[in-house]
Amino acid sequence: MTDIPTTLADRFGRAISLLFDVGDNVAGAFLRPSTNEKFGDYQLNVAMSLAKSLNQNPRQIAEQITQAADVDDLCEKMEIAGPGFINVTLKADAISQQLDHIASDDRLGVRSSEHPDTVVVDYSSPNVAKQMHVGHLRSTVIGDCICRVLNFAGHKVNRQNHIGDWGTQFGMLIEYLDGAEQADAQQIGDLEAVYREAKKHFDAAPDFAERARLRVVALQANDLETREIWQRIVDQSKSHFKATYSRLGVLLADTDIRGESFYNDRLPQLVELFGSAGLLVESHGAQCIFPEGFYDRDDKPLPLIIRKSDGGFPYAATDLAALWFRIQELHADRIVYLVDTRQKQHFEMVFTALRSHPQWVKADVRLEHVMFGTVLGPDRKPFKTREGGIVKLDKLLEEAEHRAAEVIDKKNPQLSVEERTEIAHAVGIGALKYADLSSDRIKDYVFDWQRMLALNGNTAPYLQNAYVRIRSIFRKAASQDGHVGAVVQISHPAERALGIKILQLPAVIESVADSLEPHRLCTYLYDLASLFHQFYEKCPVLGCNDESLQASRLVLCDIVARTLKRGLNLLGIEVVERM
RNA sequence: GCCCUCGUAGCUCAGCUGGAUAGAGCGGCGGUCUUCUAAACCGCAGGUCACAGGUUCGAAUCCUGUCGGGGGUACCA
Repeated sequence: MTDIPTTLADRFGRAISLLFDVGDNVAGAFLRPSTNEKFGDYQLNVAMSLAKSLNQNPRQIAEQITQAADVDDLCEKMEIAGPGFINVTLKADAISQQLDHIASDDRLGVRSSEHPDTVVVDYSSPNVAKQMHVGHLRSTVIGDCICRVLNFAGHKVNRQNHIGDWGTQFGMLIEYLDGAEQADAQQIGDLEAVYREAKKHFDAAPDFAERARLRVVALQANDLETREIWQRIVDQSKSHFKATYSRLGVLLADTDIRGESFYNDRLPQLVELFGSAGLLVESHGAQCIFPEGFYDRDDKPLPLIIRKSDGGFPYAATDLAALWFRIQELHADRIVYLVDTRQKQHFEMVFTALRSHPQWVKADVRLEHVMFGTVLGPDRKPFKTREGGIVKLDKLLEEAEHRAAEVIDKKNPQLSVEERTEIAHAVGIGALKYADLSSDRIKDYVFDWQRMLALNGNTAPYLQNAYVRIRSIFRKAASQDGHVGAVVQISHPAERALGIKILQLPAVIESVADSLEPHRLCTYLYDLASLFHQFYEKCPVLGCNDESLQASRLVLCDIVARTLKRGLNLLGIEVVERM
């Protein structure tokens, strides 16, 4: 069953293409939920722009559209207003009918894409031998949400965790661990400390530094012993990542890890690829690609260096190799990179470089740098600990749960310790993730525990609380599943507003799947929860005398609860039964 | 210098890719619990959408310029 806004847009589109010589897809772009309820439920803003191209009176065009459109089954009335707005009021019956359908639909009226893409999503990408920190939060949280939304929209998602498991720093790590019989399990357990110690040796002892450099060579040459130590370091880090992902509720698994080391063997081929295409230029001893349109300080062409003058391969080479692999072997239709805004130019250069050969990337393959801003502290500077250090992710998650537990305890002191712990996990982690997802990702955002944990405003706890209130109703209701057989009635403006909002979910999912902007889903869920609260105040459910109306309201509650649960799930956030 | 990006209420943010009188939350003032979870809900106050031009029926949104914040600009990633 097609959702009402889509049906409406199709019907108007058909009418417009019959009346005028324009494409039939214009209506979809111009049909909007009304900005103000006195303008009806939806508004079609197409007449004014048609008037321009057709050189006709917009109100007359609007008149023709309303007469030609076959929408009587859906529309109560259509009014032409202002310069040529067509204000559409839906029939209550049509809304009810669609809600009845949604009541028994797991997907809440959202259809799976008719043209599924294979989408590679590159996100999180922490570094081996270092702890994950606040800098990894946004990539991980936003990337995971995007994967969930794309998957729900019907696309085939291929997660890629491009971890930093290769590079010269491994030379000193391996040498240090091998050097003084210190490679026992405990040492390796705290790789961060090992890293610091190794770095100290590297800087202070020239002979150690030299051996470390030799280790890099040995690692490259697949020396068995060196390789074995490296593998232990990587495995140790992987288990740390896994634990953090699990606590964060992120879907990334070991099988999604394909780190820099994976591409190591492919780098010479990559150089050859560009070389044989005549796209490689040697400059200052380095092998360079000069993508069109990029300039350095001196206004000279800016290179993408894929082989350094010392023979090493910098990250541009690895990124190109990964991109090539994803196109050639993962058969991606769309590749998205969750990396902060600072690397915008880098990705533009990488994409331009690969597209500079017309056969390498098909024109309809989408390469997207999904960029995001920085997490700021209260001083509007990058978020740091009080001491000015880097905020470790594990510490942050712990604090989120701890602070959530305090909030829960105040709100509902009767809860058992076990239950409170469980709820605090869902609420704390949810609040943290939601804060990250709910504002436009391209902007920096200010980190504020109090605000993100508030039960008021656009926060995860507010949405979770709306869900909890509905679940509470069902616990007290005679019937546990309100959606069996009941027909939705629109008897109150609050029910109508809620119903109209529910119909908009498919459009929201589509828009997030296209724009990769999770905050649109957050805004939608917040609007939905607010409308639910208004409904909750004005429309008693269990206290309603009319039996069929009560059943109807239970259905509405059930739909809202499932929409909140699904929506939060797409954001990577759990719901709880009480809080 | 050049390029990118952001600038909306005292604070934190939305504003659906150009639509009607720019919306929320916090903070301030006031109201609603014998009734489904009141950390909820309702109302009031609060705006030169950084600034100046331009495009057109119509601009917070698009184009140009200026100012301000952040970032990038050849072998770190």
